[in-house]
Amino acid sequence: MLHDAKDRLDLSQNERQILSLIRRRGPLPRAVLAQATGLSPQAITNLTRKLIQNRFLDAGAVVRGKVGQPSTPLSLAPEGALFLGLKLGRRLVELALVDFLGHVKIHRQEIYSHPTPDRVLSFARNGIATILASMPQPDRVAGLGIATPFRLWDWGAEMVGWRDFDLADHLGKGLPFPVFLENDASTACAAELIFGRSVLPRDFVHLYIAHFAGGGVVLDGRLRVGPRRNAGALGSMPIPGGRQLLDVASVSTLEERLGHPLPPDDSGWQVPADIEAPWIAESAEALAFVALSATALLDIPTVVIDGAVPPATRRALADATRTALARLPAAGIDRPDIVEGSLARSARILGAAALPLAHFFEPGGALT
Amino acid sequence: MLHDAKDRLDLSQNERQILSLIRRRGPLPRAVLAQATGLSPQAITNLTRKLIQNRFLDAGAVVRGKVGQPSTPLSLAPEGALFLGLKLGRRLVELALVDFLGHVKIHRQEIYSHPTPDRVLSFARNGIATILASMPQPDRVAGLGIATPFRLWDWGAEMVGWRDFDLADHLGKGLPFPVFLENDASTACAAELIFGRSVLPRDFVHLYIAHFAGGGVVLDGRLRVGPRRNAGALGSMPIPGGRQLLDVASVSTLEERLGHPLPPDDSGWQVPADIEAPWIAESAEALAFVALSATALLDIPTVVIDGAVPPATRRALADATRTALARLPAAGIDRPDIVEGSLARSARILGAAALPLAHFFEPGGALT
DNA sequence: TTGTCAATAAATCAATCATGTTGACTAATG
DNA sequence: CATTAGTCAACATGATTGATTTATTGACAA
Repeated sequence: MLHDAKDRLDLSQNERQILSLIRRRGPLPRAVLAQATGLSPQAITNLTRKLIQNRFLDAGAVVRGKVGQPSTPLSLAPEGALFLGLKLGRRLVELALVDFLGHVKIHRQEIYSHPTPDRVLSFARNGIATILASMPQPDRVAGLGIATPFRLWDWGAEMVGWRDFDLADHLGKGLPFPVFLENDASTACAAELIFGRSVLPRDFVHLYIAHFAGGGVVLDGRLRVGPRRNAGALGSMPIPGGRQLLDVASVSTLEERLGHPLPPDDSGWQVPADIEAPWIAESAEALAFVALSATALLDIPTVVIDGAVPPATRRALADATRTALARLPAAGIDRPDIVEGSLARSARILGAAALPLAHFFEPGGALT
Repeated sequence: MLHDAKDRLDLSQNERQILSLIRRRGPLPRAVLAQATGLSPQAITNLTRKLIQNRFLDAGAVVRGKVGQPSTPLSLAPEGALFLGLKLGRRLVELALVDFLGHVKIHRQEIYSHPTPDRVLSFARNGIATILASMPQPDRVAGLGIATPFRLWDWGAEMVGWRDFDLADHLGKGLPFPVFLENDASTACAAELIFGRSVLPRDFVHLYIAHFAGGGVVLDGRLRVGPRRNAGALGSMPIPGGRQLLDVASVSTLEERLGHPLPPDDSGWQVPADIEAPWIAESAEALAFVALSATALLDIPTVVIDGAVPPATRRALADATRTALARLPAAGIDRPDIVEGSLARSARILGAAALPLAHFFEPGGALT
């Protein structure tokens, strides 16, 4: 029997585990799912039947060539569910419609000198209405995720309007699906966890270098947000010299050295090496310190470095961090691997869309 | 129907949740358990019936005085299960039999100049045999936990015998119950989590100052040990000045300042204020730095400070850490509360006994 | 003061449902 | 024909639901 639109999104833990496994490992036949989940083949038959009926999974072409009955790999249905992501930045607001596989289907953006609640609200409302109107099946949208820096009002007098403004609450009214909101650096981490191309362990720390530096923490395959939604505030980590990470390793400090702002969108940048190199060196010192702190505290094997920076800059940051890490004292612990992220600029908005995805489709809701 | 000794320890998640709730909040009537667990009253009736039959819970005297049928609070049965704890130290090895409520029923110890595998093994084997022989129901012992510093062989040439020696494995042979082993600072944290008198949130970091400094991390009410069993290695946290926490905030550095070792057992100590005070001040700086790092990373609201030190010293350390914390930059995060632990010297051996307890009786096994 | 009864809360009984397992079976292949 | 994927039917476990029982307080009338 087919479920109505409500029940369709009400998945059991085992259904979520199946989808999560296929998301990470690619199309899998039922026998492998049984092995990986520890469930009986019969249970997998029943669960996948329901998931296929509800159009979350597609049965692929049977695979022949091995001894025994051929297997039919099951893959995620791209249109199984769709998600909206809204990313709020200092100079740019973006809205995207993302499919079940993490592909951006529609994208719109707007540049401003600084964001105001009204402006963001009307951009989002118009954009969402337009997107929904253009879709054949708007009820396939499971939710909206918002990625935003926290404490916007600390940016200056013109931003006080954000102080007591609850964007998620305002946008939620009138929308037929739930709204989620997280720190933009946390969503970047969520995106790497859910849509990332790199093979990552179940536990990692994610450092994201944008105008500010921030981060996220993944433990046991789940993004940790903490009791006050402020976990992964890696920019606030104390570092030697009475400073914090964001005082050193952020694009804002590079802009200060440079004397002018860098472009807010994806057009890349050219920064003279004699300015970028010392910024990278100093940032890497701080990043290595933070990476080592995280490892001592949590036994983290891998630290991911990503950011809204050109690929070459990210590469240089990761390399320099590895070097700096080797110089820090690490008695009693193993230094973590430093790995580059795979999503760069798009991490935050993809992560925004990943918030409703995780809520409905990942085991445990993936965020506490 | 009564279960045999095997099945008796095989508790479902919901049974564990009931025991865990009663352990933390004291005796509770069934109606409160239903409310707190979200289970139906009927389910609670069935589950508690089984727990009472298996002697893990006792029904108390009915409580009258309120409108409606009187309630019968259920409390933990002290002899519901018993646990052995073995604590290995630099100068002292201890063995304890601990009951379901965390009370030490039998305790024995032995002093040495340094521990050797043979000596520890024979102390433990003799002690366990003697204890079991003296008990009316030795089958009530659910397991043995071992608390030990890691990397004993780094202490000096006379300790190389520990290098490839698996204490848990050797002791486990011939014992009719499982053996668990963790870092001693982690067990101190586990003890505070499970037996501690303080009311603590579901997330906290625990700093334990003994000959070395170490710690533990509790997230969502569970001790985190990490993929390589090395989480909470807080002594290895980097601090400013190219050092690590254990270079500053440990009893070994106090002994260096003092010029002679302090007594290994519970006899307390007298350290001249002009030596202790600067040690406390410098340690507190480092502890505050580490506490703030943990908060930025994990959104930890509370940091517990405990140690194998006299109460006055612990108090002074906590006070000084609060002061130091207030001076550190904390943009974007809330400084954590600094709380004193409640178990001091006994934390590690109680935590050792808590390892099998957590394995059999806490939700999720309480250690990954 | 005492007897009666409605309201309330705790706890259980019996029936049912959801979701898994087990063991026998079928299907398709090298 | 051994091997592997997958399904069918019967059953087991562990929860929920709704009706029911029990024990009490507190109000009110005799």
